[in-house]
Amino acid sequence: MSTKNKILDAAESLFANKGFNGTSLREITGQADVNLAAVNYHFGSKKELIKAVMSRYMNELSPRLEGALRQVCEIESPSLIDVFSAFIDPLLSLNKFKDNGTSNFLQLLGRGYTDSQGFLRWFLTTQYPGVIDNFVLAVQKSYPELSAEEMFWRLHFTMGTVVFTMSSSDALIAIAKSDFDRELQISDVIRNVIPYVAAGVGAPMPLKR
Amino acid sequence: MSTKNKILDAAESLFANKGFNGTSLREITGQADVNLAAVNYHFGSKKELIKAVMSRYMNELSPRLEGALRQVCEIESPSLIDVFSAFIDPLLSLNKFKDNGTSNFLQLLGRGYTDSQGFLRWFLTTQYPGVIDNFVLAVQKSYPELSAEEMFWRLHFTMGTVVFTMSSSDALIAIAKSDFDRELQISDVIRNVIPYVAAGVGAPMPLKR
DNA sequence: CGTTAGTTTAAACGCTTGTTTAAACTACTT
DNA sequence: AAGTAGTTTAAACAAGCGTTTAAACTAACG
Repeated sequence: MSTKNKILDAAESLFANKGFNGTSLREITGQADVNLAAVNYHFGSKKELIKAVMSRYMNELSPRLEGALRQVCEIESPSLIDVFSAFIDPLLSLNKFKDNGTSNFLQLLGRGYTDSQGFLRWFLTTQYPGVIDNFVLAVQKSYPELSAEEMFWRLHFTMGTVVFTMSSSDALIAIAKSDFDRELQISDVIRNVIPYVAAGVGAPMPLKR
Repeated sequence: MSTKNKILDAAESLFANKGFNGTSLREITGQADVNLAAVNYHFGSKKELIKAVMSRYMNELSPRLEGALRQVCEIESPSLIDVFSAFIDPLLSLNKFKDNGTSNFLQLLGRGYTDSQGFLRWFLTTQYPGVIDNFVLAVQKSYPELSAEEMFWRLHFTMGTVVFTMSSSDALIAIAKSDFDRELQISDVIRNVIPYVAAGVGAPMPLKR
C-alpha cells in the first residue's frame, strides 16, 4: 500500500471520529505508520488532505447517486420514499469500496458542515452540483405542489437531519444497543431516517398567514 | 458588569460561531477585555467554562419548557403540532434574557453534539432530564402507537433538524432574502420547521421486515 | 557504474494552546 | 492604620500544533 493511501485511510477514520480540528497530523501519520512530513510532501497541507479524503468518496459516490436519482425521475409517479430510497444503494456501495466506507463518509459529511466554518460545504456544493440538481428534480416530480420556497426550507431541514444524525451515528448505535439491545449497522440508521425525512418533505403546505 | 459575566458573554458568542475546539481562551479574554488568567481563576478550566455557558441558558430555559410541555399534556388530544409549538415561546424568551439569545443557544446546542466527542450531550441529558422526559410524555400522548424505539430515533432526527437548521439560520435567512425577497426572523425559521418535524415524528410506523 | 528524480526521514522551526505562578492591586474588617 | 481575603495582572510554563529544512535513502535510466 502506498504512503499516500495509508495517509488517506488513517486520516479518514480519525477525521470521522474526532473531527477535522480535533485530529492532528501526528495522530494521522502515527496511525498510518508513516513519517510526519509525508502529509505535507504528498498533499501540501492539512486542508488539502481534507479535500482529498472527501474527493475520494465523492468521485465514487456522485455518479452512482446522480444515476439513481435520474432513474427515480423516470418512474410514472414516484413517491418521496422512492426519492430518498435512491440514496440507499449508492451509499451502501461505499462499504464495498472500503471497510466502514458508508459510515465514515456520512460522518465526514456531518463534520464538514459544522467544523471548519463551512469551507467544506462550499467545496462540495461547487464541486458536485449535479447531485443536488438531480435531487431537486426528483422531489419536484414526486411533490409538484411544493412551492420553490417551501422546497428550499425542507431540503435544508432534510440536510440537517441526515448530516446531524450521521455525524453522531456511532453514539446513536451505542445507545440503541444499551437501551433496546439492538445490534444496528449504519445501513439500519439510513433505513430508519428515510420515513422521517420523506414525511417531513411531504408535509402539507402550511396555510398562508 | 462582573468579570465572570464578561467572560460568559464573550465565550458564548465565540463558542456559537466557531465551536468549542475552535475558540481559544485568548480570543475569549480578548473580546471580554479581561486578563487571560481570569478564566482559570473563576471557572477552573475551559471545560468548566463550557458547562457554565450552557448552564446559564438551561437554567433559564428548562423550567419554562417543562411547564409548556406539561400544559400540552393536559390538552384532550394534542397534535404533534401542539407539542412542537410548545417550544416556540420558551425559546423566543431567550431573546429577552439576552441579545441573540435564541440563536446563540441553539447553535451552542449543535456544537455540543458534534464537538468534544459528546461530553456535552452527557452533561445535558444527565443534568436536565426533566425536559426530555416531559417531551417524551407529550409525544406519547399525541401519538400513542409510536414504539419506544421508534420514538428514540425520531426524537434524535428532530434534534438534528432543529440544531442544524438553527446553527445555520443566519445563512438560511440571507438566502431567503436574496432568492425569495423575504425578510425573515429567527422566529419565522422556528415556525417553518415545526410542520416538518411534526410530520417526521408523525410518520406512519414502518412495517417490520 | 554514476546520475538523477522521487521519496522518506529526523530534526527543528515558529507559533498557539491551556494552565500555573507569584506579585500587585482593591476593598473591607479589626 | 494594619491586616486580610478576594481579585486582577504580567509573565512564564510545558506541550502540542502545522509546516519546513536538508540530509539520507531508493530505484530506474543512460
